[in-house]
Amino acid sequence: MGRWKPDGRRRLQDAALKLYAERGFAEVTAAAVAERAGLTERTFFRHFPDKKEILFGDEEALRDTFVAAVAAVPVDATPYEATLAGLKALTGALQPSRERLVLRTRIIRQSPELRERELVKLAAWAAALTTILCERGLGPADAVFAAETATTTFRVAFERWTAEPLVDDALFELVQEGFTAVERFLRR
Amino acid sequence: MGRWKPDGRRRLQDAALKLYAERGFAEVTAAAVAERAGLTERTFFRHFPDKKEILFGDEEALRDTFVAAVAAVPVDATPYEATLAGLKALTGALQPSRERLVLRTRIIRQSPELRERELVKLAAWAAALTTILCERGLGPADAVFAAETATTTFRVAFERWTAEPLVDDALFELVQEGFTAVERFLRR
DNA sequence: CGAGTTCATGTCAGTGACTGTCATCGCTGT
DNA sequence: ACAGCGATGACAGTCACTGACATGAACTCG
Repeated sequence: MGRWKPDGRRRLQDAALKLYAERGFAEVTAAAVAERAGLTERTFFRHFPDKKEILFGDEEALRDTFVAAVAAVPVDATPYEATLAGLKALTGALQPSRERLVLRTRIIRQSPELRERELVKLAAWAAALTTILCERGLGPADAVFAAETATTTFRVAFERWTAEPLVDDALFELVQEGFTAVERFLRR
Repeated sequence: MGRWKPDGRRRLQDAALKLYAERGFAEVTAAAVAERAGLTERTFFRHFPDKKEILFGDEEALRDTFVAAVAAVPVDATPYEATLAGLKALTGALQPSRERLVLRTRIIRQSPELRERELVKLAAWAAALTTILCERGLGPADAVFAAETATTTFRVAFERWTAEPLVDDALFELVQEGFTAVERFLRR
């Protein structure tokens, strides 16, 4: 065993989730999170660039999942089909962690600062999707609108899925309902 | 004339726009903005809750314009028609200020923090639109998807409109193109 | 006119987020 | 054994933001 207990990063994430949930994001100092994790404030900021980011540590891996799934779809599929395949993979990866995600979402909803950060994360997803759709031959402008629509729809579906009281529907179903709702809106 | 020069708030906004543009948002302290405006840091934070918000001072008035225009549409119009009327009014109000908006947008694009804030502002617009669409008889879930789609589309169109090099199209045209692009995406 | 009120601002002290820098010391490889 | 690496601690510093209180011109009311 090393000089320090292992998994400092994970311990910080767990401590943050607990403390933010108990006392609220604004009431918890970075030093308090670090202390709970048996580390110092300085180490907190070595692992995470700021107090918010600690709640979004898994985001990147999920984005890769999503992107990889879209990229795996045959090129002769439509952009919509490719996107839907990505969302299928993504929602599949999310489904088992619903409980933790609900807790995390409850924290995020209570803090405007965290909500800001969440929106930026989604914007990064949209940017990634835009790139892929372009590579698949969609025009740049169309790709942006498509990607933004897809991520926005996903976001709203995700919010419904994690809103309390919980609905029974699977996340992917909510996403599909979202797309049909958007289409209904635009047709009339 | 009062004890102080008038229009402190406006002077702060002008100073912030200039300094942020010159040196970049992160490099400018609130104290520096205040000093340029002939005021103290404390007064800066009396007018604006934080360093970012000073760039979004007119947002609320614009949102009211938008909301009022949507509300003014006869109730027998479709949600899409009502939304489009709101966007028509909004884009009309924006069109004359393009130059200033381009400068502001350039600043915002260079700072992740400011980008965060911008997205939250748009989210507030979506929430307002959701409320109105509900009042007009649209179901809650449909209203959310519709409102989010509309504001997202507007945002992307606005980004294109303020991107350099500037395009010739009017903002409202870009919004309409956006809606058709979204529809194309969803149909296939 | 004079006393009290308001209101935008100044002053000052404090907290907490974040950063730069250097020291520490188990572990790893030679 | 020795050298260097890498995660951490220690500490000082900057800056965003806040609370409390002071100031003085303008405004109000008798």
